[in-house]
Amino acid sequence: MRQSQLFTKTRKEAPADEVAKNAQLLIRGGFIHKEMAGVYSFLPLGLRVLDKVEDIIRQEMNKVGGIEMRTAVFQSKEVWEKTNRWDDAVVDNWFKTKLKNGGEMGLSFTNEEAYSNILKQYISSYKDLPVYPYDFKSIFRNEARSKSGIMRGREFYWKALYSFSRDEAEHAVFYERMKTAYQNIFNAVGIGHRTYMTFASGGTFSKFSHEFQAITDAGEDSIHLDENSGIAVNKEVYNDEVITELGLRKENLVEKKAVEVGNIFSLGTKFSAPFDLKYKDKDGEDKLVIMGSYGIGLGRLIGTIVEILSDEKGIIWPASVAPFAVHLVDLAAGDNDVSAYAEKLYNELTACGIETLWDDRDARAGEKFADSDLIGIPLRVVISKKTLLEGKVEVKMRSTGGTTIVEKEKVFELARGCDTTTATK
RNA sequence: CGGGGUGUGGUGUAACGGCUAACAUGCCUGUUUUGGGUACAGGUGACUCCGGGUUCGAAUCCCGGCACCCCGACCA
Repeated sequence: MRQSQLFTKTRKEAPADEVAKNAQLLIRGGFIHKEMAGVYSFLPLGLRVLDKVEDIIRQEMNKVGGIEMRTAVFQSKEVWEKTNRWDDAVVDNWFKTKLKNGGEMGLSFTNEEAYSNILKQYISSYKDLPVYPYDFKSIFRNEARSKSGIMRGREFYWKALYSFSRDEAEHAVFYERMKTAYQNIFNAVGIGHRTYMTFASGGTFSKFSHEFQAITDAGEDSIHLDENSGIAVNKEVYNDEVITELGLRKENLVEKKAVEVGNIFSLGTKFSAPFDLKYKDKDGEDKLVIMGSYGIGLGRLIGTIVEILSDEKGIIWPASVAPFAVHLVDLAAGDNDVSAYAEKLYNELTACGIETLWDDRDARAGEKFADSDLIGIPLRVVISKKTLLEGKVEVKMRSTGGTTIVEKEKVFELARGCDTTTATK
């Protein structure tokens, strides 16, 4: 798209009320707008990133047999009473509201109840299992304190998948596949090299759950990491017994700050029991469904990418989630030949399916370069009087910095090259 | 929810209880410049978060509220 049509503008300074780097850069670049504490709107550039991340997750979920749907934002008091989680003494950070007729409802808090309730209508035989529904949706939590920019909000957008399996063995197989799927996702969005599967507290039905922790000082969690094996233990379950059980050696573990960008959880019959979610097995016997939950907060993930992949000039988006593949910067300054050339290249790139942001604004070179660095599109292509004279174009990778003069055709090659993920473990 | 802090043009900041609330940036005009936020000139833009109080006089002091940030607690 033409940058002149983008209503957002970059800012030199971050608002005083944002301390977190992720929010500072995302606001300065015009990706997000703060509505109130813990609540952010996604602006055009931000939505493009969000959509990219969503699509990466969707592909991985579909690969393991996930089936996408969309549960309602309003949640039923009656359904939640089955697990006793409507009670304010049990869950104290609900957003609840009243109906005109006096009834109560809640705003999406989490989805175990909704899925259990829905699937109960459709699961009756072992032939109906396993099944792996998921959705992307906004979640609302009345957190006592939101913090860290978009890392911990009161409204956030997530992906949640729930697995419904016949027995523990079947569940275990799927659970392992999800571990791989999650690592694929974090590799694909460019933080795989910093993200470690971490043993965390498991709840009623399993000793451990698994978190995916991305190492960054902006993190809220502390983990003990064995860098050789790539295995980590959350501080909350860290003790001698656990270390031994996991085959780790205390002297190899280093404590790191990290952000939980995803987690997977074995639920056993915790939800199927209260919902009486059963199926008939081959012998005609009733059995409770074995469940698991698998979540990723997309805003938090984007915030983590920004925390990890940025420098003093701005964001350095991995190509896989960048709002555009190419930032076409023309330094026409009123020179019609230059702008005509830029427009032609813009049209060619667009026709090739290469997403291009064309900075066609009448602004000075310095301002355009500063904006380009801040917004962080992977490949910058500069068209100017100088490059026109040479019959070539100038390119710069945001991640590496140096500029080179290349033939125009090379841009298409480089932009395609951007499609492969560079940062993997 | 406990503790601490901060609210001033769109944004970032300044202003002893005392002149018409200042500076930078942004935005608009003009000239200039044209490869790293160009320079100059002119202009625009603020019930100083809200409500009350003290005072001859309040952005400034006091009380109440609200909002935001940080630490902690919490975090399926």
